[in-house]
Amino acid sequence: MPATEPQEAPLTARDPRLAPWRAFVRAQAHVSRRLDEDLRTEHGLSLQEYVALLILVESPGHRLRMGRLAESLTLSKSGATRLIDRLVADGLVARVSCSSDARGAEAELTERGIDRLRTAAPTHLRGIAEYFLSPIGQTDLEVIERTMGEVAACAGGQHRA
Amino acid sequence: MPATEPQEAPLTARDPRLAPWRAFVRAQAHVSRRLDEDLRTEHGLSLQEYVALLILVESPGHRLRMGRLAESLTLSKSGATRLIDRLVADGLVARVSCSSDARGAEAELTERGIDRLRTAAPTHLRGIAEYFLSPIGQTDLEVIERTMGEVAACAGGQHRA
DNA sequence: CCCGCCTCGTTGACCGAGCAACGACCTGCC
DNA sequence: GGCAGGTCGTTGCTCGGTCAACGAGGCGGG
Repeated sequence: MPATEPQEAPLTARDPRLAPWRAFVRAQAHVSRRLDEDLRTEHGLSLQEYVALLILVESPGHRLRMGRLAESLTLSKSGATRLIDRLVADGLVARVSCSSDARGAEAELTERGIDRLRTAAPTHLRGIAEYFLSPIGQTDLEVIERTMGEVAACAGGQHRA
Repeated sequence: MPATEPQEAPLTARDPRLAPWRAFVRAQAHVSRRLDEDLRTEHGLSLQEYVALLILVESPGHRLRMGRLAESLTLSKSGATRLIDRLVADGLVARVSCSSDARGAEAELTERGIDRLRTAAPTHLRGIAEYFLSPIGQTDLEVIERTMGEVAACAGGQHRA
């Protein structure tokens, strides 16, 4: 029976170490909401859809396996399937069967998809500049890029050792 | 014809200025997923539910108006309603009508809610330390807190001026 | 007083994402 | 060659979220 409560983790949630985390979460929520909003109203694309097109246009041959796409989008496989469903319905992407693996499918950007991405890009880039880059100084940006890379690696890697 | 390119929007999506943004997005996605996962498996709470309890426990009288709660959670009003619905169903929160405004409702933490929060807190704090704080040095944390605060203020404030 | 207008929270319809189960296919071992 | 076990993508179900519409209640001018 601990006479002295071992207050291991500081039970009070007001721990000041949490301040960076809280600021981080709030920033991400607000910026993502803005970017999504802007893309929807100006181009009829969700942020996820835009990012999917972006990933495809950066891939060799403008094509990518579904699994890879899901991974890049930080999305489940079914999530990727349905996202591509929508883009196919809009004519921005085509589904092609994989040459080297008959059970695989690839998403391929159509001409319309490329055009749509091209017209939407300025909106997205402006948003990132306005909401994210502009309030941060250049040297701080380097710190963020480095630390966020480490965080992603740390949290993204092994699944509960 | 601008002799000095005013760093207009560079149409290419491979703009290296995007690297910090991309790292940031990936980091947030991975860390949030981990925190959510841990809370669900160990305490049957989603991250949002946990944060709601946390906000309530930090409020005077452990009570808060629905609108305020929605705002703090970066959630729509209906989203807050349904989140509180779940917590009420679990007996962690009670709905009380606001004394000063008859159309208002307040969420109030129950004893069970406080207990649940107390038992879940170590999991959450451990997660933040492991996935977010530990890969970042102390001085970098200060940079992040400051810059993220500015980003949140910039993106969260005025709605499309 | 009461009537128009606003704000607060809830509800209905819908949407996007996750998980588990599935069928199709690849791979290796006999 | 054929079968066992794994991998790939899709599908059913459910959950958690938004938006639009609503009813109840506050607030101020005539």
